[in-house]
Amino acid sequence: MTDLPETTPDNTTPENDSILAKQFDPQAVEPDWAARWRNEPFRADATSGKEPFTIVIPPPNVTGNLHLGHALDNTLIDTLIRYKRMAGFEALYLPGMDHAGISTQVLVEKQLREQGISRHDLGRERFLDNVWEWKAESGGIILNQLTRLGVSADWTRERFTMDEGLSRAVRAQFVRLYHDGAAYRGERIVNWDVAAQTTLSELEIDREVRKGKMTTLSYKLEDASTPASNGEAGEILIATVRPETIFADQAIAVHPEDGRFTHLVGQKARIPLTDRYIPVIADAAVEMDFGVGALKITPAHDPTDFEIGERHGLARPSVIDLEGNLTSDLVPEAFRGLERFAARKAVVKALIESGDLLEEKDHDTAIGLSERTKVPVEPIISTQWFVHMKPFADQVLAGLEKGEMRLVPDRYGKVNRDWLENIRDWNISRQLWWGHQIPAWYDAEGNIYVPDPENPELDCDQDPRYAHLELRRDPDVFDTWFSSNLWPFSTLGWPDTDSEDFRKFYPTQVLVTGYDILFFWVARMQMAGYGLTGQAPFNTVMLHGLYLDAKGQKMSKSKGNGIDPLELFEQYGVDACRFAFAFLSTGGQDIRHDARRFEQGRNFANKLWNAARFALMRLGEAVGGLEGEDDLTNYVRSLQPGAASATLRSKDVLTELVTRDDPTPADRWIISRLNAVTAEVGAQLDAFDLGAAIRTLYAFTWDEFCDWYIEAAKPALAEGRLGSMATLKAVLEHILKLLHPFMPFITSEVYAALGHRRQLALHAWPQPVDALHDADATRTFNGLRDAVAAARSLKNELGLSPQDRLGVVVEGEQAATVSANARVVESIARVNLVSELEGRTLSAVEGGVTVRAPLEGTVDIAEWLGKQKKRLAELDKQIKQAQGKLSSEAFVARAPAEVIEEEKRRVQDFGAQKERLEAVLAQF
RNA sequence: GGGCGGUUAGCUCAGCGGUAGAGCGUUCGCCUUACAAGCGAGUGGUCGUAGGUUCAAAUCCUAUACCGCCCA
Repeated sequence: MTDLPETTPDNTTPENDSILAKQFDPQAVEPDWAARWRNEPFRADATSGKEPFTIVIPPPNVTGNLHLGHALDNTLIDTLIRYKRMAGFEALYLPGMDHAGISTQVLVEKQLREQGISRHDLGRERFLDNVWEWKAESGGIILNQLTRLGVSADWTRERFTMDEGLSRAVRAQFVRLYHDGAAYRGERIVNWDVAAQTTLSELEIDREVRKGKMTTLSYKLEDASTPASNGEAGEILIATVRPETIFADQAIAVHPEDGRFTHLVGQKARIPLTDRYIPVIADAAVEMDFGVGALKITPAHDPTDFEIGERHGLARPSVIDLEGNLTSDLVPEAFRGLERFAARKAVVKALIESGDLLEEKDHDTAIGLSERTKVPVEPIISTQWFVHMKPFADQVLAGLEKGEMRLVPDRYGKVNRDWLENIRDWNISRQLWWGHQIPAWYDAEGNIYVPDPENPELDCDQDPRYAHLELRRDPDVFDTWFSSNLWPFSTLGWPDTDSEDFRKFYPTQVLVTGYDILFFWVARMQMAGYGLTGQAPFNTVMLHGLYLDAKGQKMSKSKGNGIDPLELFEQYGVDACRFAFAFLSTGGQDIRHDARRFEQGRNFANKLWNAARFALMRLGEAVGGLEGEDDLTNYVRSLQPGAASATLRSKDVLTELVTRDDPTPADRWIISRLNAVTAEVGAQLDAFDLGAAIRTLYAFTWDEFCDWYIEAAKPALAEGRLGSMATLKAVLEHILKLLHPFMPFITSEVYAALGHRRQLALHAWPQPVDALHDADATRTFNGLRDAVAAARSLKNELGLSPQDRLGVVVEGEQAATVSANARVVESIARVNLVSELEGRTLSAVEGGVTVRAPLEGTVDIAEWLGKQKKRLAELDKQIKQAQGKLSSEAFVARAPAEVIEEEKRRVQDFGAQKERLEAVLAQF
């Protein structure tokens, strides 16, 4: 052991500085590793012979900041990637961002507005220059934040949806869809953001239930003598939540099977406040129970009405303009020019005055708010580009049916299918400047020109064939999803399907994301994958839950209940956070924030750190000098001649360790357990059950390795027994490897401190070896554990402090085993094993041993007896239960043999314990 | 209205057919030279309710209550 001081001065290397620190200090080790992984990225080799394992990151918005969803997501991705890389795969973790059309544009416009400039002042080109400038200066903060998480991404392959290559992909997609007839221009209802002046995708809309009014209006029938239906004779009542749109009404709809109205179908009724008449029509989409059973149909202002209107050939006049004001000749002058909500009030007032409004009652209305501008979305009718999705959805459904993609957990498969089965056409145009401008041109007559698939990059206004025409390019851009749907392959070179990356890494293996974007992003990638590359873009979709606040509510900016992952990193260390994320992610369940989990992670990191400290102290120079010749190096090397210890495959070392030089029971036991844990963790990772894997590792490392093995090995280590030193080192290194995908920083740091020059991430993943299973060692060591537990319990009962050495006698089935390993038990439990005791004794029964100690001091015998009797009753209950099973003919006849054996064993073990306990109690 | 998830120790959650678990909390004792972010010994649950299947049910099925999410 060198004589390094407890706390090292600042001039030593960080490694030495921190490895001797009593507490693990994440800040002291994280920045170096994070920087290293960013600056010397884990570059995936497209030319290697290794099997590929690819995950593309769900691209965060260029405007975004890291939130807990990202942190969780990327922790899971990085854990899988690091595992697979160590397991011998050509692992590619592909990072990048999307351009976030609307939010980026809104953000830059806001900055310009602060200088009193509007984007129109600048013009399109200069405005876009501004956006790119903004991106260069302050965009993409999130990727730097991700770096802190320690992700092992291949930064040389970082992509951005507005990159040249990805833009080419978007263009190729559109050109192809257009010429295949899938992309078309049409008039449809779209979601209009009145404030941002653009259409919105469903994802950009927050649904919210607000208190509104359901109004009942009377429409007078042309034939005033018509018998009553749902109101008086000569009228029909309709229910609506948007009375201000009555001026765009084209019909009144009732359900065809609603007996109240059959005689009205085909009649005409007058729109209140006007002199226009509209027909009563029958359509099955009407809900009979809703309101008063009849609805006004306004095709231009409601998606359902639009569909009904299409079925009945109704016109679609619009009375609300793009600013959200009532403007149309159809609108009586009194209301013309009013803003939609002001108009509603005015119209209601007029309807009350005219006597056409019969009722107004409270009604919870689901409304859509623009995610960006918080303004209620207005459904408007507009000419836009759409993609006909049904054929693509069908391909995905067929792929899912064939099992080409699997969802984890699989219950999401149903959600995935349901959505694909009810797919709607996708509005892909956005009235923005920031994004991929649609490569479509129009001539004076409005004919459409789109580049040829053979030469998609050639703009139509540059195409000699159209030189004689005056072509104007569509000013709109594509929805951001129209580029992020290509992400799994546009990032790998598509449309160049011969590129090295595409051939090696596509299709990707796993997609990891929250279930909340299953509809939007995942389904769109699936459709694009099948539609454009002819195959599933990923084999497995691993979905995790949402990260909720401590009260179980979704985090949102408006609620202000967000938790900043960067603060958690600082408070607990990144390894601890990654530990918590993995630990908390089970079965796609939502995650409620719980600081205690992060503390657990921090404590665990500290525990591991201190175990390593202990190992370094004990191994001393033997480890510090691995470069040179020393006892341990020689010893380990002797296990496999010709190999440097640092590069020895750990399983070979383990095998050697248990077969030579008479290993201690503790050595044999920990190696057997380690081997079982290796198999278990591998299986859990392969099943994408990262939560189970980290739990297994946590329990093994803390409870078995630290609390039992290290304690048991202390005597052997103290006397410099090389076999135990080598076992300690080998098991610790093995644990570091298993933990590395979850906690890369601390494991890398400790591994380096153990004398390894090559970073841990590049070492091979441990494989279990059947031959290392050692039931005998387990039995022996359990005997020692029982003796220790009994002795400790006794000492507590006797009110002794831990350092008091107590003389005890060990009896029972395992007594011989215990005597043979007396030193271990004496060391851990701090007792002296003696062969006989004088006077009265107090005993503790545990598993296969009874431990007796002199009855001295202040023991509350009555309380002690009570406890023992409770135990006796518990044993008795267990025995009776097992006996009951064994005496049941049905059980013996039908239960599997090993279950029957197990019950027999229990009767025996518990019986023996019971006997010993009774013998003890007989003395009192 | 349709679909999904949850209901297990005081709290937050694992377990999902064969002896009820973890972390935190709580009680008692310990600065036992790896670790007080720690060590040891305890305490604590008829696994929402009611039926059913099974040799065996927290675990599978049915119904039901309550909480939450998604879709319409």
